[in-house]
Amino acid sequence: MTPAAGAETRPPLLPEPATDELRLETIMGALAEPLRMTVARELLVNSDDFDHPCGWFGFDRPKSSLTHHFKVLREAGVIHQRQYGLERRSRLRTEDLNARFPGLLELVAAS
Amino acid sequence: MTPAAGAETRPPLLPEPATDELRLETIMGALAEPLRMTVARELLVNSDDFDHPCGWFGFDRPKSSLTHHFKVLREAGVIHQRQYGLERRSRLRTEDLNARFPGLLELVAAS
DNA sequence: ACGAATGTACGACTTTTCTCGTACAGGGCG
DNA sequence: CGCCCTGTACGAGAAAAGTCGTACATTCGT
Repeated sequence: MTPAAGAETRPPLLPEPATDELRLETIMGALAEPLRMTVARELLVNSDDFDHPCGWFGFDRPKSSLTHHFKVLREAGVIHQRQYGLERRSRLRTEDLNARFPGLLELVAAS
Repeated sequence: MTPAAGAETRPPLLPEPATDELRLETIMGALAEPLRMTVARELLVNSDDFDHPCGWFGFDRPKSSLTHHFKVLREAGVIHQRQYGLERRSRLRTEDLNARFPGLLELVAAS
């Protein structure tokens, strides 16, 4: 089926762990790296309900390094990623994280 | 001065970061390791206000490995350690952690 | 169709972390 | 004193994580 006219047709999610597969140790390992913690905090604090390409964060690092860190965050279950045209945009898994680990995001925001 | 009779004379704390030096990234890095997460959770859940020697946890690992993991926890600020005779006993830094990162220990307990 | 832009894939190198054997320190007890 | 016990210190090897250059894939705009 083609999507109905007017339907929100966002690109599919890249592979990621299901909500019930999230493990606190893995998530903490992902957030233990300063750049990745910054990504999570930026997405949380500036949570304007948009997905952001990784250039949006303004990190002065080689692209291949950024690819690596965003992949770690996605595979740990901290962010969703979707391919929008040539951009791969990231969004915090706010609802999943709040459901499984209530208080975690408040911690990230406050740090 | 010698301590007054009846005073609680516990051995001094081993070197550890001050409360205001605690960093969330470092603590998460420490708790990202399953054995270390278990130590924190055991100390939290069985919080009987006693300090526990590392043999108390019953890990089947070489002693030098355990020394390493307890040191990582102490240097991250997750636990205090004191030397009681020939035992080095550990205690969760509950108050410090609750003060700096409210919600963190609830997260550890719930996981 | 061409070039510019975003970002991946791969691989090599470096750095950090983990693991654990061995040797040793120091207290408690016979 | 001699022995056991808890645990450290040191160091070497293995494994994991981080870093980043280069080449490539895809898409958008002209």
